[in-house]
Amino acid sequence: MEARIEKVKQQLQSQGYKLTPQREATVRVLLENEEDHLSAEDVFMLVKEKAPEIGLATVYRTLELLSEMHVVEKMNFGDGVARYDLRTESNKHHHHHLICVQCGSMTEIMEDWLIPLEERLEKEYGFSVLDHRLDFQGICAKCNAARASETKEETDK
Amino acid sequence: MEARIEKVKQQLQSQGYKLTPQREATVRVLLENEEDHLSAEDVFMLVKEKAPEIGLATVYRTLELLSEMHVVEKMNFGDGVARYDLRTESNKHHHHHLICVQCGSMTEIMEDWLIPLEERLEKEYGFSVLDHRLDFQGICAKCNAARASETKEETDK
DNA sequence: ATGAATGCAAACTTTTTGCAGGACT
DNA sequence: AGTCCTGCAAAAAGTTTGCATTCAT
Repeated sequence: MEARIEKVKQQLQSQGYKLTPQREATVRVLLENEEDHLSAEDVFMLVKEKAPEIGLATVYRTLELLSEMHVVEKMNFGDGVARYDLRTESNKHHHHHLICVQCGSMTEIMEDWLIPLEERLEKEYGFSVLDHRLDFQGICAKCNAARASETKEETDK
Repeated sequence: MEARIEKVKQQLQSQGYKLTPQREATVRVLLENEEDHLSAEDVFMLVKEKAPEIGLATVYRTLELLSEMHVVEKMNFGDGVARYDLRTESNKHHHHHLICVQCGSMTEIMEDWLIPLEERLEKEYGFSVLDHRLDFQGICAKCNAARASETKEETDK
């Protein structure tokens, strides 16, 4: 944890930026919630617990800065707000999301199944892949099961 | 073209909605720009050419309605605006986007390279895929070429 | 005449920007 | 002293909503 903060600090300093208390608090919140996809507002509220004086604009500016430094990834799930994720060590972000259209749950698969595709893109399109994003919309196992057991009631459709 | 309008009309009517002139004009704009990913504002401006009296709110309401009917797909590319795409006949939307981080160009690949992955998801996770989205960020062939020829000047970095 | 749909304007939400004051070197 | 950074408030940008009017049955 401290090691990762230190790393961010060095990344910032290498570009002439400082790891101010506000920025550090923001990074800590992101570290402590690595599993989630926090919106700027989420981050703001969590950071406020450690640094109550912080302003929302600072959070936005920090997230944008971290985004430019590729420390976090700015994402959009179509719910009208941008969400931010700490990037993994490898600096590639091989997340696959399984988004259930029924219950809204989101599962993450870290496995990378796309390497062969990327190689094909490079060869056939001359396109050098830096990152990618793969989302699947569908019905999760739980909802599939629930659905199966409800079949009796659903005789009208 | 007329056939697809007619189909939308029937879809709307089956749910008790009408294909008003404004809605028809909106659908026509989407049909004529099927290759693009138009924002609501884009659609608004294009529709205005055919139906100058239309209001932006109507366009938003129409796009939302069409989205609910699964006639269009609402998408988010992370640029802060929602974009809308007519769905294909198959009701699946197998688009792959190659987004160049250098010049911002976006190429679309219609080919579906994900069928094997979807089968694997179904088997290993019990997740039934309804749709998916795959975006690659990277450097396109053109920028790659430009970059290669500029290497001489870039001796400072 | 009844309910659906529209245009306009106002409201709302998320994000960005301007600016004066503060902190650090 | 100079530059980067911050908080606040105002402004933008995108989208939604309320309401009176119009349209089609």
